[in-house]
Amino acid sequence: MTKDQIFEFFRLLAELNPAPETELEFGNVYQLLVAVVLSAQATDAGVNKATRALFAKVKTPEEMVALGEEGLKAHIKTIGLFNSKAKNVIALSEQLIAHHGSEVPQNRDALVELPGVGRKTANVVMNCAFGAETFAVDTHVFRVGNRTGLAKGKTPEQVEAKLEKRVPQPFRRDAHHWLILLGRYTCKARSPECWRCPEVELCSFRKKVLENPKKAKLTAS
DNA sequence: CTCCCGATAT
DNA sequence: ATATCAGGAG
Repeated sequence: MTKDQIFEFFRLLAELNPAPETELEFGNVYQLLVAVVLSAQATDAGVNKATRALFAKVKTPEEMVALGEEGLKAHIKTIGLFNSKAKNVIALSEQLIAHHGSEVPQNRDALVELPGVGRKTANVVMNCAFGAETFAVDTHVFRVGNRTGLAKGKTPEQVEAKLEKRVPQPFRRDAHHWLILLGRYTCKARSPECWRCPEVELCSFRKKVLENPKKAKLTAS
């Protein structure tokens, strides 16, 4: 995509959804952090279903530690990978209490030190909680970046680096949200609905879909 | 690289 | 039946 095409792409996405937000539900920054950790390889809807009851009771790291690992597991049994997530959330909460005054640190390096928090989760928290212009590359952003040609790469880090270079203002703050929503509801992994995509010009994946709707895979050549 | 791992869509 | 879902740790 050329610079002009990229600008027009985001201009249209912004027009369709002027104020995109995460679909994860939370009442404070700590709950946001927990929700994002729980959302690995799970749907936002599934996470919200579990955290609704959890977050009504637990609003602080102290309350999470008091609930305990087994108590937490009881709340998140319906979420995949719940054993390792429960262990990480308890350990993460203990670490916040011990080293960060029970607050969520406001820089990526400190966030990544927390158990269960990788670069993607840290980027989400920095953006959604603190307004940083980070580009969290999850499965959707990775797929959309590669399909459209906006940001191709073999790893999430490579895609993030290209987004960092190519996404212009005033779209940098919300760019990753638009790409996630596009990936979740339009540029879907299984049955993409290309006719709804603003990127109508020369997306190589769309061409492939039009030529052979059944055989189009993750990336176009 | 493998393992973790339930709910949902296809 | 199986692919996919706001990945991260060992």
